[in-house]
This record gives sequence, structure tokens and C-alpha cells, in this order.
Amino acid sequence: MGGSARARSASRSSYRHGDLRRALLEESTELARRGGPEAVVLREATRRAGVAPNAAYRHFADRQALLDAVCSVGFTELATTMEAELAELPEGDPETVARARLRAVGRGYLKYAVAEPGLFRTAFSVPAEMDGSARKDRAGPGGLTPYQLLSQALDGLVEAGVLAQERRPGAEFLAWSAVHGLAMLLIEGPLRMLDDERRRFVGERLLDMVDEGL
Amino acid sequence: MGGSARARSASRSSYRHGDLRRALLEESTELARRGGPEAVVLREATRRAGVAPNAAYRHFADRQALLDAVCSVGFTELATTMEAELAELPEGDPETVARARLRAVGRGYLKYAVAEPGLFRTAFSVPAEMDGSARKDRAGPGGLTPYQLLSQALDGLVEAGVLAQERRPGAEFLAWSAVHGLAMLLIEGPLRMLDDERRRFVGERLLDMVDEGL
DNA sequence: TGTACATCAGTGAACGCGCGTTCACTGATGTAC
DNA sequence: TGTACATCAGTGAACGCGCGTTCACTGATGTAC
Repeated sequence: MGGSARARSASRSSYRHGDLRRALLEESTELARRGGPEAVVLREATRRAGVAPNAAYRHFADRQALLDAVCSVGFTELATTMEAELAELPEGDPETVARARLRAVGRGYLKYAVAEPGLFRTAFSVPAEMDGSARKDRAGPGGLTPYQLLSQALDGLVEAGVLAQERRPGAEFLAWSAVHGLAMLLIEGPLRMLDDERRRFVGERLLDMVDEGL
Repeated sequence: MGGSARARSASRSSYRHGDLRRALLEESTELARRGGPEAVVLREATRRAGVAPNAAYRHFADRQALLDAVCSVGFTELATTMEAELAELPEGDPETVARARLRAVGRGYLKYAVAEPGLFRTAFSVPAEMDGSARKDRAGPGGLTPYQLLSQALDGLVEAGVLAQERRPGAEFLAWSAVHGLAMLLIEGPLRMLDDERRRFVGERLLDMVDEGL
């Protein structure tokens, strides 16, 4: 036992907290889930952690650092949902599988956006660099980020002979655009009142469009 | 002369402003252009209009009402840009024209998002109802809102026999998703560093995808 | 044409709020002897 | 095993800020007589 992490989340009995960094990140993540990036308020996070406001500065340089950390949680969860969707896929011939994998990636993306709109919005509130796609703190259990999962699915399409080599470069952004746009319309746009069934329906139609149009 | 609208924008010489409502809306729109919806700050707008903060309440119920008005300016400009793109189209056979019209609508959308990211984001920060697409204060000079321009283009596709009747319902949201998603990636996502030429290139490729995939 | 008056657009001052952040501190902990 | 000490996580109080909004007001304007 290193003895450093006590991690008692409720009603600290001692002066020291034990694992305040984790607690602050968890509370902030909860705030983001409920209210998006604007809801990530440093003072509120410390309040919920049962600690003085300035205690946060032992663990995060400033509010932005806290927000960045929450953002990474969002990406990790997104990657996890996408991976889960990939894992459910049945076997089949290479072409069918390759196409199904791209769909699964997109479906996972939409699923997560709808399930966790606040955290999803938070993840995209801090724009990532194009070359920052490999950040480990934004990967799912399989070690890949959402962007990498998409890229991999597109590579599979090329390997299976479904997508022509010369159409491969930049294809990420076409597929991503379609799915991201629908996610936005679903969570804070005109489609936000749709029920689950209709959401799934329009989602599948969008994936049809990408599948055919890429 | 009704004599009510003096509209002197700088250095009021009299006690009355003349056209404060317009002035506040213009200043707020400018704030939104520069900084998006969060930048629409009632006090700042009054400051710029050279007026006491509470004067705004003679013309807008509260900050949200001011923001809504700015939002409508954004939609109007968006519709205007889309109309302009439609107006530039050459003649041709019905099918070619119908397809070109859908592309023009999408191109106008992307063009505006890139040209006025702040106002574009502001327009979408107050989510519209699905049935609110006919609001006159959000229409371009031709009298149609962005949503209506898109719908009309899709109707044209059906008339020209390019799009099957049974695929028509809900097609708005597929095309919109793709274009809206790309707009987001371009203005605050990983594609925000692209130069004009590359933006146009990826835009046209996206429109290819929609054209083929719908 | 001149005067009295109602209207209401803009004023000045203040409110309460909650935020992020800084300061000098205190006291529990683990470590060296 | 016991004691002295350095470390550093969390405290308490305060800061300046800017916001949206409300209050009772004032004074320019257009209108009725």
C-alpha cells in the first residue's frame, strides 16, 4: 500500500482529502454532463468536493486546465462507446465487414452524443489540433482515439476495395462532418425533440448517405 | 417625414438618441460577429451606443431578447448568402440545374459560416423549433429562410427526377447535417487552420458526397 | 401661433451575484536521525 | 522506537471584476386646446 490515495469521496474526516484531484475531475465531469462546458465552474467543483475554492490550485493550474481534463474524459468515453459498437459486429465477408465497421464508428459517435450531450459538447469546446489525434488521454480502452478509430475504419474500406485509394485522403472529414452535424442537430438543434426510434432512423439514413456518397 | 427616426449613430447632440433600438442591435451584432453568442453583452452594447446600461430595457425585454434579435440577423444574412449563390447559377437541363441548386445552397451555407463564424454560431446558439422555419425575420431578400431554401432545392431534385419521392421526407436533415458538421469543423474544429483553397476543396468534396449519397 | 400638458426615452445610482484568482497561513504526513 | 523536521495539501479571507437588472428620476418631444 502506497498509502497516498485514500479516495474517500464523502465527508472527509481528516484534514487531508486524499485524492482531491480525482474528486475535482469527477465533480467537474458531472457538471459538464449536466450543463456543458459553461457549467464547469471551478468554485462549484470545489464546493461539491467539500473543499475551499483555492484548494483546486494544488491540482490544476487554472480553470482551463480543469476544463481540458474534463474534455479528455469526454473523448475517452466517446472512444469507448465507438469501440463497443465495433465489438458487437458479426463476422462476414471483408467488404461487408469493412462497411459495417465504418457504420459502427458513426453509430457509436451518434449514440454517445445523444447519451451525453453535455460532455460531448464539452469535448468539442476545446478545439483539438489536427495532429493531436494521438493523445493517449483521449483514447478508449483499445488505445485509440475517436479520430483514430474513424481513420482505421476508412483504411479498412480501402483494403476491402470499397473505397478507391485516391478518395481516401481527407475522407475522415467528410464522414466526420456528416455525423458531427447530425449529432449537433440532435442535441441542440431542430431534431432535439425526436424520440429514440426516430433518432435511430435518421441516424441510419445518414450513415446510408455516407456509405453511398464517400 | 414622420420625424421619429433620426438615426445619428455617432455623438448624440440631444437627449434623445433617435433610433436606439437599431443602434443596440447593430452593436450587438458586431459583438456577435467578433466573439459569438457569449460576446453579446448588454452592457457592452449600450456602452458602444453611448447610452446608459438600463436604456436598453426601453427596447428589449432582457438580454435574451437582444440575443434573439441578433440571431435573426444571422439567419437573414445566411439566407442572403445562400440566395446569392443560387443567383449565380447558369442555365442548363433540369436535372443539372436541380443538382446545382442543392450544391449552391450548401455552398452558400459553408461560405457564410466561414465568412461570419461568430454570427453563424450565434444564430445556432438559440435552437429554433422545427416548425419555426417560416419566421419572416429570418428570411433573405427573397422571403425564404435558410431552411426553406434547402427544402425548395430538395423539392426541385424530386421534380427533376433525381431524388425518389420516398427518399424525400427528412432529406433536409441529411443534407443539413453534412454541411453543418463541416461548417463546425471549419470554424471551430480541426479544419479551422485550412486556407481558402483547401476549404473550398473539402467543401466541394462534401457536396459530392451529399449529391451521390442522398 | 402660443401655451399647458401627457408621454416616454434615456439617466444616475445602486443591488446582489458569482466568478477566478492571490495571499499568508496551518497542520497532517512521511522521513531522517 | 522516539523525536525533530521539511514538505506541501488544504484553509480563510479577501481582491477586483463585470454582469444583468431595478428604482425613482428628468427632461425633450409631439399634441390638444
